Amino acid sequence: MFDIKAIREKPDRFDSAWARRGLDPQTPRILERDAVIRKTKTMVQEAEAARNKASKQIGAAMGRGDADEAERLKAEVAGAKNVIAVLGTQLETEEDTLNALLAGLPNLPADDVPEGAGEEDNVEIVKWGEPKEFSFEPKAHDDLGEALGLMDFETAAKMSGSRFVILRGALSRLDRALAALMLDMQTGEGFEETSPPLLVWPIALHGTGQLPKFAEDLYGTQEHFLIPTAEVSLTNTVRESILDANVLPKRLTAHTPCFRSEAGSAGRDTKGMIRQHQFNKVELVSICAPDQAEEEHKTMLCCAERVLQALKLPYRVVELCTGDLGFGAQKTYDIEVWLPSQRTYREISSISNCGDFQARRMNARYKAGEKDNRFVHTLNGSGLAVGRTLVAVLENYQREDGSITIPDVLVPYMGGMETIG
RNA sequence: GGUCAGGUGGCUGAGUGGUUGAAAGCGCCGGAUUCGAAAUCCGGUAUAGGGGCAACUCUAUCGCGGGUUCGAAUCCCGCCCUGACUGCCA
Repeated sequence: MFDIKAIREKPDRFDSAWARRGLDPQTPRILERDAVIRKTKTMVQEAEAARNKASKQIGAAMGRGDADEAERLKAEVAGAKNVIAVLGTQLETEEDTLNALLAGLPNLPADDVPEGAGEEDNVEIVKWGEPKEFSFEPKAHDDLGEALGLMDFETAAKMSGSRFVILRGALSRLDRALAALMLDMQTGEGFEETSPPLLVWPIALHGTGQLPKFAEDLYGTQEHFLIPTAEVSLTNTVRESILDANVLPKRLTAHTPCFRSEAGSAGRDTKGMIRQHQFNKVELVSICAPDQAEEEHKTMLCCAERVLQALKLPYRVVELCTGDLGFGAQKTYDIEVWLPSQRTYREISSISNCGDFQARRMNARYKAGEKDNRFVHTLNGSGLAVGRTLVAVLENYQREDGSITIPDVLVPYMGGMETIG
């Protein structure tokens, strides 16, 4: 959660940062609540002090056998308890209100994030590879996959509805091969391979920022939610802990399914595998000291880029503008891969520096020195979204007859197979 | 899932209703002693928050959340976790 002391000291800093995301000034409401809370808290604590003092005297009075004095003190305590009960309830309500308010506010954009209202204002910073010229009209990945008989939306819909798919045979293996390639590359960069829980408590999602505001994007069971990204599980590995400085940066990677309700995206990307309720992703997370975060951010971007380079898939990197930044992010790079059938670049990875936003929400700290525990900074990114990478491979490596050339780097992972179909 | 036993400060561990925020030991920090060190001795050693210019003071915290009580680490309820036994099952 935000540092209330910092808000008290420099409210303008917060309001102007939030304004860049299009929010109205928030600190007047926050500070008003904060003032009431502190005043009430002081009164409650004074009443508690009176109660504690009288209670101790009761023990002493009873020890002397002074029953009258004990009775008088009991009445005094009863009065104090009344005050505590009334003001305590009031205090609790005020605190809940403030916490709800703070929990619903997004992270502050980093100073150097470009200004903008939405996607169209993102800034392209890298372009790699040339989109291939096809001598024929390139097909969409789902047409290719269905024609090969290895991508089956219809059967998946019978058991699970829309936005689900069944991959068969070589395409299923391709999915596994891509994930294996990515894990091998990322573990080679010092990310520890991890197999975390896919079902997590609300508190974990609150820590990373999906809750309380974005509950409708999640799937849940009676007591758990399904992770929408392994960022949740990996980042929460440091929840409520104090790390030694020498273990930082702590780099983690995991290949997991991700589950998203896609509540807000009705009608978008309804065809094909671009937007599914369930998809695989290799996630990268770094837990680090504040002064390491910027460097880690760049490193993680490189780690993700290298996968596309290894696969020889054309891509570009854009820096998200203030209006397109995710809830928990201070700064984000998106990697977009070229899709020939759409003649456009589509997001395949998103790499964010969250600063101490998540660390505060989950109370994750490190020892900056003797008796100096500070919040860690957290970063996360896809390295890469496996399903979308599969889409990109199919479309970019398709041949006129509908067969697919397997990228060289994947051939060993495919057991020597060089083409599909 | 069931039954039983547990969860106390950095660690070990005492404490079953009243100056116990918590004995004792270990560890750690400072000092004395020493040429220096070991040993010994003395002192200090949790976190978060409120009030105060400050010295300082108050509140909360003995897994977490409620409750009983004038007063709870101690009693009651729920939950979480650990161990043992046990059930079902990939």
